Amino acid sequence: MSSTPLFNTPAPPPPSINRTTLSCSSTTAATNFPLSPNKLAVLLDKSNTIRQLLQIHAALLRHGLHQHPILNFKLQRSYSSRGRLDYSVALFKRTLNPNIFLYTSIINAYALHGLSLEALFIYTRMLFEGVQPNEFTFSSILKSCSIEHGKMLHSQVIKLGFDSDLYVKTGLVDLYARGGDVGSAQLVFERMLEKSLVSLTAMLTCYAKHGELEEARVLFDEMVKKDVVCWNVMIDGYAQHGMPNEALVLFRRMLAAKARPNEITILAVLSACGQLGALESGRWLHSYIENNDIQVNVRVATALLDMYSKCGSLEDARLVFDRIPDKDVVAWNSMIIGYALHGFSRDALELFQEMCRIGLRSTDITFIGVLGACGHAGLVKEGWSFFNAMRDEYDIEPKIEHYGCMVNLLGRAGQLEEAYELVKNMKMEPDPVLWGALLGACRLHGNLDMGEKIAESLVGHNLANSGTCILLSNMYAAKGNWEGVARIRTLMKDSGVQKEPGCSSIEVNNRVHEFLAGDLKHPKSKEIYLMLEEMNGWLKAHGYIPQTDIVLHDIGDLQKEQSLEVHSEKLALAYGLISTQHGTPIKIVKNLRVCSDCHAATKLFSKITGRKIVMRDRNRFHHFANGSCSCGDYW
DNA sequence: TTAGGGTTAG
Repeated sequence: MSSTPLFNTPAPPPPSINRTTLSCSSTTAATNFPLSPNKLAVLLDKSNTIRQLLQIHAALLRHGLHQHPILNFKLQRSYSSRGRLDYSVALFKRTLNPNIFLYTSIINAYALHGLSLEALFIYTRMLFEGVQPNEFTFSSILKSCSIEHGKMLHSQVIKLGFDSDLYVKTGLVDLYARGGDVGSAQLVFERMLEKSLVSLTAMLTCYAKHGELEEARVLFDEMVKKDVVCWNVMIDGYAQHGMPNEALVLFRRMLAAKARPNEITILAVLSACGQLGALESGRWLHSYIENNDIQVNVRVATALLDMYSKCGSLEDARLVFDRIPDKDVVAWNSMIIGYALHGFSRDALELFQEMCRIGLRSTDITFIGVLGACGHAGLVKEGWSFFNAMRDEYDIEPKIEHYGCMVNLLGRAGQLEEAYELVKNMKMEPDPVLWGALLGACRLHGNLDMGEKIAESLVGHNLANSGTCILLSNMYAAKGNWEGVARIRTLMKDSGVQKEPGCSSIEVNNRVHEFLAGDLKHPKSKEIYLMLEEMNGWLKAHGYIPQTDIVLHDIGDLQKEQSLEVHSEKLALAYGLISTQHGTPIKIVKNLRVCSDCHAATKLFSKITGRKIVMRDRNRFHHFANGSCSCGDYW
């Protein structure tokens, strides 16, 4: 923290004091001196710029009012609220015997800047000087401190009898919420006799932040008065915890309730649209922003471009990107990642070079995009060179995610030994996600030996997740080793590991429809299955052979075929075909990697129907057209 | 005569 020594008493007045700005009446500027303290107080409250504050500060010094408690307090508060914590601190340090107002104010200033230790330091100094804290002091200091310090403060709050104060209690709820101690937050909250909208929102935030969305929703529904903050907390809670559809539905309710969304709402809902791949809703939101005076600053614009890219419309993403006047590295990263996600690796790398050319500093996220781009195009040499440059040229230490990108890149290119070496020589402990990437590569190249070695070690270290088990099981199944498959299935059952169900979704008329394999829940199931039958007829007529070897279960070939026919991807596609106009593109989002049988079948469907089909899976986009896919069957 | 402080979303 910097503390600029500002005014050596008496401070020289700033270069030119414009007396009219200091005057209370524009006609008698010069004769108004000496200014009375209350006039100065009014001026201080009206001052908007640091320059004006400095002028008033100079006037205080000239008139011997620089120890005036109220004026000093107002000036100090104004400095820190205008972003000059340094001036604020300098003023505090030069004040003799600060009173409780000034102490609380400087504590508040430090807390607002996230400098919790400095705030605590002032607090202890205050106690040492014999100044008693009050409820205002506690509500200020609680907002930045750690849960450990907060617990000590909590006991002082009780000891000094401030625990019935609404603001202090709200601060305590927030303290425990920030520290992840939902139980304690709840305890404080439940013992509040009086609850304000803010304290209710603090508790709501606590639930929503920690993924307790059901509890949050109960509280939210009980709230009689709802402001934009609590709508935002609830919507963002859904968006951040894998429930983007709920976020979108709630946003519609918010509009119906005539609540006015702000930038925060927009950012959360755009994220939800991106997760869902809900392009229609995203577009609607874009026009809502434009028609409702919501400022398209760099944050909103980046969220928009990210939404477009995740919803499959890279053209729109690029349009938004090009219109951002003050692009920061986050905007560049989003665009680079967008290109990588769609398999436009060259564009991603060119954009990266351009970003370097204009002198913007890359971040670790930039390299996720860059290495991802190399991975999707199989650019092994380039990938290595970027990976090494991270540390050597950009001073960025590769994180486990970057190793993951490299393992993907090497693994898919068939360089399994190199990938394995890289993982073994890492300084950090590999996590199941990283092993999963390597296992995936083993499966892709049919290297059962390495796959087994990795999987067994994971199982041995209790690190096997459902993905690991499924991959290994897939490998066994592909080799017809049903005994191995059965062993894995038993292992999964015994350890309670559950397979994440594959789910595909498609947006039609602003609503997102989700399908699981073999799903019969959709109101139009009958039509969907009729369409599926027709689709199977097309496949057969084109001599398509189902990839029954990827079916996990030890069942007959016919049953295997049948299980492939009702994969979630195909159900979503069938619904898309019956519910959208002929010739329009179909966009599908899958939560896992697209299955290779569905991939092959979709290529054919794109040819037969003449439709463009865009499929986003967990890893990347596939653009199907005329019988081929943009990934070049390399994914 | 008067005058000043605190809590929730990102």
